[in-house]
Amino acid sequence: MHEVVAEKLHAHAQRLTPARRDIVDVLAGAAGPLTIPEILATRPGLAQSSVYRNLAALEEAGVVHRMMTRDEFARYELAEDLTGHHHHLVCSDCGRVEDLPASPAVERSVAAVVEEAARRAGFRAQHHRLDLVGRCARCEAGGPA
Amino acid sequence: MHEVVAEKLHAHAQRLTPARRDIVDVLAGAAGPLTIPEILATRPGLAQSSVYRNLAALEEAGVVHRMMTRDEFARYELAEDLTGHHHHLVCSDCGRVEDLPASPAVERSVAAVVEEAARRAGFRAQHHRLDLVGRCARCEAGGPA
DNA sequence: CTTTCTGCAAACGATTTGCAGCAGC
DNA sequence: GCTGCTGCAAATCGTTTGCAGAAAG
Repeated sequence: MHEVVAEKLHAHAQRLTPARRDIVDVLAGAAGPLTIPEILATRPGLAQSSVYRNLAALEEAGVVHRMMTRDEFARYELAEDLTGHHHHLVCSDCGRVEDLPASPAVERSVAAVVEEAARRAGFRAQHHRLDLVGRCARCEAGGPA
Repeated sequence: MHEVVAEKLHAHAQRLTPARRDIVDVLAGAAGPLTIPEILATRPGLAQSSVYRNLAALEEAGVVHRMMTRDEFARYELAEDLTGHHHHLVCSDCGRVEDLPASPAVERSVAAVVEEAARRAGFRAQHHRLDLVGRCARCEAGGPA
């Protein structure tokens, strides 16, 4: 895993430093995309600006992916060529995001939509995003708020 | 259309003012979600803060929906009970977002995924989002860099 | 009339950036 | 040893908010 990351970084004239290794490890161990405060909390020694800068570098190298949810913080996850394609469960109550393995049936029907988009709008799709928005088990049970 | 909007606003102790009517009209006439600068450009007389406040009010009343894309501005569109369910074509090059009608095949397979999410993770999905990310016809033709 | 809206300008907060010193390779 | 990384603190910029007057109902 770290070898792939190192390669991707080197291809963009970037180095694999301990801080970056740490960030990749934190993301790899998470059950879903994390916010910067969440990442910072696991590595108290790191400067906030370094985390922002490292995530930007990792994103440019195609190692991580930035996703914006409705709440105030950006969330980061490993790129899909490292984790595999998946969907998201987004809790509209607490904002937490959890991964969900991709479903072959969805992938098949989405492929047909991609083809129609190309035909109808000349749109060349590279990938897609499917998020289910609702309440997670914890909030459903009367958790946060 | 404006009657439905007025009802939704009144249900939240909010009024239907000319500014709000304008915003709804701009969104209704757009081919996809718009940014605040885009909305402001069509109504030069409006204060920026009023647009922000009105969109917040309209969102709380369930008239519009706020979506965050990767770029710097939030985008707004009419709620799906006014426009119908649809997907998005997101251009990774110029950032523009275009609507795409929902596909019955996708809806069917997503429904199965929703059911599995409920079973596996206790997640109660309320709705979903499907975005195709790629290059729009204009950028594909060599448009905006 | 009362409550909500509006414009203006100042405040807020997540993210970015300048700088000086340290570290990868 | 050159280049790129790091921490710190200050700047940036989309967005929010306080205030006083206008408007909706």
